[in-house]
Amino acid sequence: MSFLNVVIERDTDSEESSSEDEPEDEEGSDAKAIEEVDEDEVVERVVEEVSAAKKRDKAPITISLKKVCKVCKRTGHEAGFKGATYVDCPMKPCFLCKMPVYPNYIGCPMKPCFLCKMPGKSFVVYFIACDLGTYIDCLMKPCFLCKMPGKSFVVYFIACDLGLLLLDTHYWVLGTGNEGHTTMTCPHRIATEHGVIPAPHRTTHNSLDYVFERQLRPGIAKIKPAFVIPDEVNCAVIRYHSRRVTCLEFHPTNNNILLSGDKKGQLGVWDYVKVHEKIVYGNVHGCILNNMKFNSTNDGTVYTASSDGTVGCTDLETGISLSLMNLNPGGWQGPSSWRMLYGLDVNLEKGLLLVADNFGFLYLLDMRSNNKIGEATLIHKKGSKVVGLHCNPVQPDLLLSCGNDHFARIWDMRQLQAGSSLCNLAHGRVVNSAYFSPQSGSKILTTSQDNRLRVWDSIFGNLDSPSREIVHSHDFNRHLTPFRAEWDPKVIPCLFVLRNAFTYISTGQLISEVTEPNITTISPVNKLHPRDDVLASGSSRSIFIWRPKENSEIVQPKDETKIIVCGRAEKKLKMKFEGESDDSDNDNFTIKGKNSKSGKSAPKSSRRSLKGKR
DNA sequence: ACGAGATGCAACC
DNA sequence: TGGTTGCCCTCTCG
Repeated sequence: MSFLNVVIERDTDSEESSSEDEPEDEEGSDAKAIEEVDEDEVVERVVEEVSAAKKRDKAPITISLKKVCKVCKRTGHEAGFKGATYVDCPMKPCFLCKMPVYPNYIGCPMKPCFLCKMPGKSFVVYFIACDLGTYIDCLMKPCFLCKMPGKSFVVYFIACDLGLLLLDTHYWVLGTGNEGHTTMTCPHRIATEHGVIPAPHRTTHNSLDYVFERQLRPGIAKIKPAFVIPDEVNCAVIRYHSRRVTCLEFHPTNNNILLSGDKKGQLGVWDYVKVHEKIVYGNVHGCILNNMKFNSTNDGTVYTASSDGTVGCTDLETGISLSLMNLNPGGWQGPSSWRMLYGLDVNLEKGLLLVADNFGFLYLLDMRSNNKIGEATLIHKKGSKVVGLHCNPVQPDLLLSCGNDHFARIWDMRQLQAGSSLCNLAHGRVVNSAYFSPQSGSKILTTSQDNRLRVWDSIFGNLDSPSREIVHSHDFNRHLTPFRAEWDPKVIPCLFVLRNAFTYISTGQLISEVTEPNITTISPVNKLHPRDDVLASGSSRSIFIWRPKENSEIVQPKDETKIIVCGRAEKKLKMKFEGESDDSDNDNFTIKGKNSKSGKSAPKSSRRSLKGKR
């Protein structure tokens, strides 16, 4: 059987027809795929082929009417968007857990291994005809699941209604026989342990562990015994910022003040108890405010790091920002030289402010003199972004950094130099954040773009691989503020992350999910209060304050500002408020009267409710 | 009820 | 090694 191929000769001096040069990658099965090809599709294909041929050279143009998958360009199946729903492509790895797709493949012993590239170590997969199967991975690679070297990935598949259950002693994952699984069938969507991949028990009992137990633990503050999950929206400011929120920080001494940074470089200061006392300072930075931190000895100002390449020290009363360092004194010279600041932390013991840029460098500033100390140190791969810095709360000499080179790295502040990191924690993709645990400082929690949170149980123990991996869907496209899982500063070991739902995770287990049906946007930015049972979350341009249900004091909206109250909220938060400026460049968010934009008035219900309160 | 665009990373050569 | 291309899980505006 042959395809309907149309060959168009070009009127050029090209030597010969080169259609044979093209690798013939498809086999007979494609033929079945021709059946129905509608005209539009034919036209599309013709256009594609012609332009492709133009690009290549002067070769004859071959038009073949194969129906191919939009995702992988192979025949035999169709994937991609069918109307509004996305059909998974069986050849693509699962979007959620990123487990690769293993085709039903028996490696040729004459070919190098598909995985480790070692000749002679062929990648072999056995499948039995019934629904039970065995999968044997390459022995040169650490186990794909538990990451333990030498523990080869041996899988027994048992058919069940969830797909195929994979049974082994040290992990708990589902797989689907001969082609892994797709996003729709990912076991992490339904796993009761919320995608936790338990690790083998790790106790080191080495001398460092002993030192830790003897010397450090007695100094660690008592754990707050009980904690309450703030699970109800108490108050919110809708469209507070003019661009999406990038970071949140609670005031270190004033319990009711929340600071928020946005993509435009503006800084919000909000007293969420006196709900309407809020301001957005517009002249703090020129673009994205990436991180902020208080110096708790002077809580009237906050340090901020921005993509405009400056470190700011902003007065919260006046909004006046003092620039402590500017990495782009010469102005814009093109993207290859423009420096942006991402990671930021304060080391109180040493009186240092630490910032890191998008080229892999760390800068130290003396917080008394505001002067830069020494030269910048390359702490991540040259040219890669360093997105996070965190000083160890117990050992001031320890610094944790993370960045786009897929690593989180531990450093000794006393000997900072390129390549001298104490430890490098490998990740599958970009590491969004890395934090030491707040009380003991001995654990590490990281969030990576490979859709996994990782917990390392002891910095004194084995750091070759994480103690736990938690699959959590946060690999969104670039338009969301990156997710960063954080420890609860009050309770250990508890941490949380969220998507549309809030998820508290302790020792890898899901404790609670709290949701608010009126929040229709994803909330990637979250901050737990250092003392109160309060959670602040930033979602798009809005900020929400969560409190526990039983204690919650419902704050009534006092004015027409964009405040909603949980439970009484209108069905749609996205309603347009009458008179609200549509212009997102509106800096200070004073609410205008009911003048402009008559064509875009609010829905009747919301307009009524606003009027009543004016 | 659409579509565009703002964007960052990774894969590909 | 740089330059180009493509991208599913958003959100907003027109």
